[in-house]
Amino acid sequence: MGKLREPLNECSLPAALEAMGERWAFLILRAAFNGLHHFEEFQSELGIARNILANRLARFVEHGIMERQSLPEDRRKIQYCLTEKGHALLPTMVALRQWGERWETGVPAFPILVDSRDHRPIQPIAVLSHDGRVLTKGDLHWALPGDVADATDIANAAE
Amino acid sequence: MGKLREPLNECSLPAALEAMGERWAFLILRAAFNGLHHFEEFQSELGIARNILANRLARFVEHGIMERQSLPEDRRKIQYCLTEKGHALLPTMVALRQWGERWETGVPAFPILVDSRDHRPIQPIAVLSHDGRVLTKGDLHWALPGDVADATDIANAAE
DNA sequence: CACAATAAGTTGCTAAATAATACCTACATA
DNA sequence: TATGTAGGTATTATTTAGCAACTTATTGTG
Repeated sequence: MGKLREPLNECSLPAALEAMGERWAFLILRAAFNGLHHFEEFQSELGIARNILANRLARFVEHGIMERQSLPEDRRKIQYCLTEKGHALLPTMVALRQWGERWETGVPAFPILVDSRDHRPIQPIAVLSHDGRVLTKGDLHWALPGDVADATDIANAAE
Repeated sequence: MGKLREPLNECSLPAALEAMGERWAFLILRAAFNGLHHFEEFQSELGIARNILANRLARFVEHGIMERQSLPEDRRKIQYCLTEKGHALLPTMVALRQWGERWETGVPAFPILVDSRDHRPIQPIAVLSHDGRVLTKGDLHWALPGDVADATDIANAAE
């Protein structure tokens, strides 16, 4: 994939893309979030080529995004389960899906994701300030170590 | 890329990936968010092959993610600017970056993204309920049209 | 004006990733 | 034992990525 220059400005995006930048990654992940666990389930749901699927699942396991275990009651069956690290990709996936809904397909797209407690739709994913304001590009700033305020700073400033 | 089966469960993720699933897409986007506007800037910052960069920029323009305009003061120069649609990818990109920070590189990774108003770090990107609770996989539910509550329903239920 | 330099690509070729399909192996079930 | 199932590999073809050299339009310089 090539090397990035400018080490200073390097963030963890390239590292994240190492795992998730592959073509089918997000779709397999979505299927896993929807409760699929087995090779044949992924294969028939997504229509992905078997060798590619095998390769992706192996990579997810390598990266600790999924866990692979063969079931004792039927030792042919292998279960692929999302790990904590895998589950942590939910906000990213929902953000990408919401963007697609708003800007690509245009439609609200059912089934829709709702809070299971009250069945009300979730909020749009957003970048939020510490006190919950929605921030856009203009409200953001890249800060170096010395330049970051924390709760203590704010308390001190108020004295 | 192959066709998905199960039309019912199809969401806009595939549509989003049509634009963003390409190998360099997020890195070019990040560079654009960091203020880069020109072909040679992207090329030397990222070290991407020129033909691939040309191809990706053209695709971004096709998809309405960037706008291409030649500058009147130097007609050799072409400016690539993020559109509103492009800017709307910020939460997705930040979510992916934060995931990489937490689970891949491990480090907090400077420069860090802060609110330009008070220089305090932004919140982790999360899936939030209508009233701001953080939701994880277990708290979520896929709902079909009839199954979605809205503010009106809640008000009625309270009467 | 001639000439070098710059910006934004394009072209031709090689290497790597992806895809389609057939095959394989360990179980399980009748 | 025969038959089917789950989870893969192996083989081959196609697509995409990557490198380096070239092109075209413009601009700045002596």
